[in-house]
Amino acid sequence: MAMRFEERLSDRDGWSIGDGCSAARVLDLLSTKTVFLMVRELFYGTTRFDDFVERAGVSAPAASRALKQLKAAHVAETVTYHAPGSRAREEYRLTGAGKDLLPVFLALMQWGDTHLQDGRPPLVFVEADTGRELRVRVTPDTVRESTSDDIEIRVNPAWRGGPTSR
Amino acid sequence: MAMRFEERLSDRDGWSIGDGCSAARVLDLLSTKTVFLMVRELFYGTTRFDDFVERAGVSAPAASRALKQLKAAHVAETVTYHAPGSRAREEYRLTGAGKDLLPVFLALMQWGDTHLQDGRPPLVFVEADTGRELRVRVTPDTVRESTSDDIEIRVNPAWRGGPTSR
DNA sequence: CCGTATCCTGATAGATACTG
DNA sequence: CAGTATCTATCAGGATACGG
Repeated sequence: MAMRFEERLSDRDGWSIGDGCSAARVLDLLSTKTVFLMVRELFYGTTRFDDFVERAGVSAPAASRALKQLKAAHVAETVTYHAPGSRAREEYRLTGAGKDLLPVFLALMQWGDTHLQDGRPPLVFVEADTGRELRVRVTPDTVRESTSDDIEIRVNPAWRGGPTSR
Repeated sequence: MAMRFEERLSDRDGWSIGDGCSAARVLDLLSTKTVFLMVRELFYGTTRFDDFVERAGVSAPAASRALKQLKAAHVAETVTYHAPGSRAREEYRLTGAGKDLLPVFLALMQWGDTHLQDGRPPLVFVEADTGRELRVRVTPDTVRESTSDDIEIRVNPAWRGGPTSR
């Protein structure tokens, strides 16, 4: 680890590094596992309450609280969606700020794929246009970046696990 | 959100998307805020127990538990460090797997900088060699990537906040 | 079908006090 | 300086039951 401070924050003025740290602030928001599972489902395109409950495998009260938190934090919102031919419905969506969580979400996935999965990752994220696999990268170089609108999620057919691994 | 599944996992075999999801598995590991604050301090180069306690602003028992969890998960380890001229000491370090959390950590920071900070980010991460600012990017392109060993953290002189903002 | 109120339980954090 | 053992307070999460 060559990561180092130009000057040590804690050596100045008696205030610690933690003050104002963006990572710490985010954690106040995304504190719980349930909240993060809701974000995952939002990225997967889940829009209806009961689907959040079932797919994330959490209780209805927990889902309710988590979604409310995300709305308060302006990460999610409910919009009235009017499907042609059926009556209007409210559905959950990521806000712009919510979509910006994509790198966080993918970075977490990527780490889990590398360090917690036995074989190949269960899901692969690719550019919708080209089918090229997407990765999160730390770099100073300017590259063309993808947003969550451009992404398609593929099920890895080689993945073993499934019902038995539950 | 055009993110979509090639085939809907939950429509097959009665097993939900959550099963085996890497993000969910990571969250079992990095579950608590304290654990993540310890990871932050490890990236900042903190090595000694009391410094973790003071800089993260948590109690000693909480720090002890969190660091033990991280060791169990092979994210952190204690190594005997022998500084020339002084006697050997144990110190906390990130393992290889721990260093691989850099994109998660930076993505979290970056989101917080954009969406939770009033003005400019308190800290800037730059390539040690070139001084170029590092960003987390989602892209299919292959680019030269930085690891935590190549990074220097700079205090943004323009950042307002400090002692009063606590 | 979309939630929410209530109650109960388990996990997590701080305070305190103590050991190598 | 580097932890750990209790103990207690708080809080997230599930079960259950209920209203729009």
